[in-house]
Amino acid sequence: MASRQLTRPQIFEMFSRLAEANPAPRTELEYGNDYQLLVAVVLSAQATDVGVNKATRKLFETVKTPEQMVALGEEALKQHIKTIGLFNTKAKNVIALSEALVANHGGEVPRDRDTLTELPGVGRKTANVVMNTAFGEETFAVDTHIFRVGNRTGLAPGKNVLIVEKGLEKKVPQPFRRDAHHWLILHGRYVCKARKPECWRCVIEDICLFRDKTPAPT
DNA sequence: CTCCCGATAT
DNA sequence: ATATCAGGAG
Repeated sequence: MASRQLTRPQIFEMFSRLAEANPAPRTELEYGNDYQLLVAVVLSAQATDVGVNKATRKLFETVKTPEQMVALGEEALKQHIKTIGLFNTKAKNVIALSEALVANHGGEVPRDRDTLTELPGVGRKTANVVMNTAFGEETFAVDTHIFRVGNRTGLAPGKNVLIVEKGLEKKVPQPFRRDAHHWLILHGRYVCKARKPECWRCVIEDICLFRDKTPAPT
């Protein structure tokens, strides 16, 4: 049985308010080109954007292409990203991914979700981020924040990320589809937080179906 | 399902 | 001390 969900007018109002509060939302990952964006997103799994940026700031000064990443090598890459969780598998994946880009894609980032997903360390969520942020597609990258916000608010409930993604595709209206996933992620990160949601300063508190509204601190 | 895994907030 | 962080692969 489907849990309670927001109505279509409520959803339009929800994004209207989020858009008013942040007219030009943007990823907080730092990057200089499509390839660096792809690498940053792979590194960001189960890690904070702040932590990833701290490591990539120096890495991306010298590594701007997959060729340069392959030349750097796995062990040197590990030294750059050792402060990020899961750094062993991430280093291996980034090198393998870079080798695949050089060997099969002319060193360019593919503009196709299925092709992106074939790359080592790139799953559906990472591919959706790249499609949206690099290529402007109306994709919904359901990460931990969007999964939580989608379920709490009643915007797009679902027991796994694919169900939530399909719900968003069906329910998010124009003109909000392009930037919806950015608004949701930022809302989840700074207001609708996992541990201590700050409902007292939430702009959609009256619409949201989340029951345990946190009282404002005294 | 488990494993991967450091930094930070609580 | 534990939960969480722009997940993916075996």
